[in-house]
Amino acid sequence: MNSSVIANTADPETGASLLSIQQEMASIFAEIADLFGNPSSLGSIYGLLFASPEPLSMEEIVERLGISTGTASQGLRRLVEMQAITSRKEEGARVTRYSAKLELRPFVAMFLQQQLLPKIGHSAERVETLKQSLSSIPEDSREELGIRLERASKWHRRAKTFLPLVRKFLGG
Amino acid sequence: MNSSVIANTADPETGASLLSIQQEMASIFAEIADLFGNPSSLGSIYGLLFASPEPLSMEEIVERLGISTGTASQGLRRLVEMQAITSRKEEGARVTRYSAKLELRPFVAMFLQQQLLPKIGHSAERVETLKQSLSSIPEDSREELGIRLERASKWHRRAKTFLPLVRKFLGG
DNA sequence: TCTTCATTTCATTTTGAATTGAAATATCTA
DNA sequence: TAGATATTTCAATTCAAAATGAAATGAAGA
Repeated sequence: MNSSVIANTADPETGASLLSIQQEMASIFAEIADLFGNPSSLGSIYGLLFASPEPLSMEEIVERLGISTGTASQGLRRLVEMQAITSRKEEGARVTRYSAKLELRPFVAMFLQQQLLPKIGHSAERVETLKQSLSSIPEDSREELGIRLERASKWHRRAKTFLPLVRKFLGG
Repeated sequence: MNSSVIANTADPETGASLLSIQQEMASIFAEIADLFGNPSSLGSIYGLLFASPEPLSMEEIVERLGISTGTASQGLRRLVEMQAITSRKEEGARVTRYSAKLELRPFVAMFLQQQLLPKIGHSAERVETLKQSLSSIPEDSREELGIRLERASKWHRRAKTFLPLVRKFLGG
């Protein structure tokens, strides 16, 4: 049962062990995750797997991070959806094991494609709709307001051309 | 006292008024704000000011958005710090009035400079520190782990060269 | 100086997202 | 199929960030 015994071979000198490095990576990625508005548990899990030469089972993840099975299950699902990790069940094995994808590209692509772009797009639409309603505004503010809405449109257009560029850059 | 009466001249046809447009802009920017991890009140205030040809007082902001004075006061302070808006007290005037800066550049610059870069830098340092401790790891995982930490370093280096580029692009 | 109005501060409350944990379900193997 | 283990689900809880609002402070004019 207790499958994590192997992992904790500490150097008496520095106190560093595989486990401690994995936990530090989990913590680093947790910070990054919530920097981008993701639950930090997502980051922890990914960080742990990133620092795991061997694939890990959900049970191992739960013990090493001290999180609940619910969080682990949902987090793993999302990470697989995001294509940040892969899951594999060896034939005749009881458990599914997970490993981190080491490439950044699909990860970023997913984020831009599924998080940023749609929301930017949505707000761009709302601004366009507003431009329509301008005609019904009292004369005095109409012109200045028109200029400003146009400016907001331009921002959105820029963002929409720029984001795919980011993807390319990080992809190469 | 009631200084907002002027603003609400609705077109009987569409129902659109300056106020309604301002509120819609507030809502649009609120979404964008929290997309980037800022409190949505920041966005509301900025959006309202963006759609205000005339500078507004705090009292006017409070009534038009239906937020508390505390939120307004703190939000305005932060927006001024971020250089997203400017405050001006006309001589011999009782109140301070605020207007939106319409340029995106300083705004984005501030965000990258003060939010993203420092945090990326911090996590980059932590990864570097981890690389130091690698020597104390059991032989078998050491090499693979080294490769992975190096990869994480590379991500960070890329991000650090890339973010300033973003700034330039949006600045031009 | 005193009074009034504007603004800030900050302890408390609200709110919503993340997490928990236990029950339900799925998956294996004996 | 039964028994065991692994995984998912989801109502309830926790927790941190944001918002409130009332009291304290500041800034003007009388």
